Amino acid sequence: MITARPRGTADILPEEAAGWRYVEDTFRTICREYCYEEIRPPIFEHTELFERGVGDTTDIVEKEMYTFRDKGDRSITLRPELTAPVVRAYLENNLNAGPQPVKLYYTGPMFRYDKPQAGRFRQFHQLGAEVLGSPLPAVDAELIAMIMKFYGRLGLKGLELHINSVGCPRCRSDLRERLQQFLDPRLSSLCSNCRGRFLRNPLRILDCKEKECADISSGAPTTLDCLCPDCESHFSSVKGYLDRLGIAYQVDSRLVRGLDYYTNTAFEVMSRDIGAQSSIGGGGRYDGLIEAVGGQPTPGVGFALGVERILLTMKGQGIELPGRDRPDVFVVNADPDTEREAFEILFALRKGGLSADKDYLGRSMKAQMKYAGKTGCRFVVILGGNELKRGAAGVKDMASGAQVEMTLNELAGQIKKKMYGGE
RNA sequence: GUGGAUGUAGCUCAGGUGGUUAGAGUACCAGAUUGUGGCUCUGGGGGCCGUGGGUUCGAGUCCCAUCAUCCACCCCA
Repeated sequence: MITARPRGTADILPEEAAGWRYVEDTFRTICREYCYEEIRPPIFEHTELFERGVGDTTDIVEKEMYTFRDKGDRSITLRPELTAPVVRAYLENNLNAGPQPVKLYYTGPMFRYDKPQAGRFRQFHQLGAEVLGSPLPAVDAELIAMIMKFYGRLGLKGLELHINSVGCPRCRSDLRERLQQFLDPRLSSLCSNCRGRFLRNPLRILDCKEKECADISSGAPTTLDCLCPDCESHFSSVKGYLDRLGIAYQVDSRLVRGLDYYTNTAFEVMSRDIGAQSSIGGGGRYDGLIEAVGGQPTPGVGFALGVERILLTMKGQGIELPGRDRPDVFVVNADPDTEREAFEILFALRKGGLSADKDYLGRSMKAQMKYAGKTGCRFVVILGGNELKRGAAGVKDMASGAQVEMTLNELAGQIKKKMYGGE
């Protein structure tokens, strides 16, 4: 072998790919029901889009981006998330000039240079949605409802929905001041990481997991203590919609999203079944982002869900996923001299609307039968010299073992009747 | 980026204190069955023992380094 796959990547083999397809299809169906349309931005973007659109004090931009210079000496970055690219596409294609709001969804790979562990990869996959152009709290609630509906449809149980409001820039500068006042005398007890955050981004100290920091900040003012009347009313309105839909949540004032342009609502869904990387989806409102990327001030909300973590949770909860596809029919020919006829009949079956395969290794009849059994096919069509002369073939039901004779020109129709048509 | 555990057939794993041609189960292929899968039996192919150094008469086994995987911290999906 020349080389192994790069660290933190995975080969999704046919068996698992079926489960992926199922999860993605379920998501697409929900998106259609909620009237979100698909968008497919590129896999890579100019680096400055993420520097400005994600925030250059975030871990993503500081140390996790796959960045390189292309042959035209442009700085290019493999997308670590898709909110900023979607906003860029919205502006670049003048979607802001059409009917508002614009409701979009996406699926696909993202790239972050992290150290891999359970539920964390360097290439991972997200399902996401964004609503651009509406400031109303009902949209926040719709997105959250959509996520919970999706998880429910997959059969996931016992998930925790955490929500919080981080307010607007005015609330945050208020909080920032109060936090710094509160923390200043205790600064020496904080972890080194948080001492660094004290000036740059004190909000992040709130969700530091170090015991010392958590103890100290447990008495600190939180985002909710500093909401202005507008933000306060936005937050209670979101909660009201969720209550009305019967969606359970817990308010978590320590939930602070790492991205710089988040405003008001922040939410995260946690799974207990997949180890330390317990977040299987999250999102929030980002009314400051579009302006930061260069557009007119425009409100936005969105979420992203991790496909790998969803699949891990499903596995952990013992939820069955579809396996690989099985052929309807496998053509076995008993006599090597009739291989041409077998080939023709194979294509006739396919033309008749069945998924069909045959042996391509010139195997003995017994070996063909054995192989047919391994493909999991529902029927085997057996071609022998004697029946062929009469224009007929044997059709064996692999589950029951029962075999009947059918004329060649009605093979596909008769088999379909056996599959779908009662008897 | 920091720390811990683990690397032996495709897969799951054996291989006391270094000592001949490195084993099992399973999977794969073939035969037993001259035109019929699953069960059973028999046989067969398949190993740079993660990689590179070192110690030794001799290393799968001991030492060092390196890479990879898993797990945790950090962060997030």
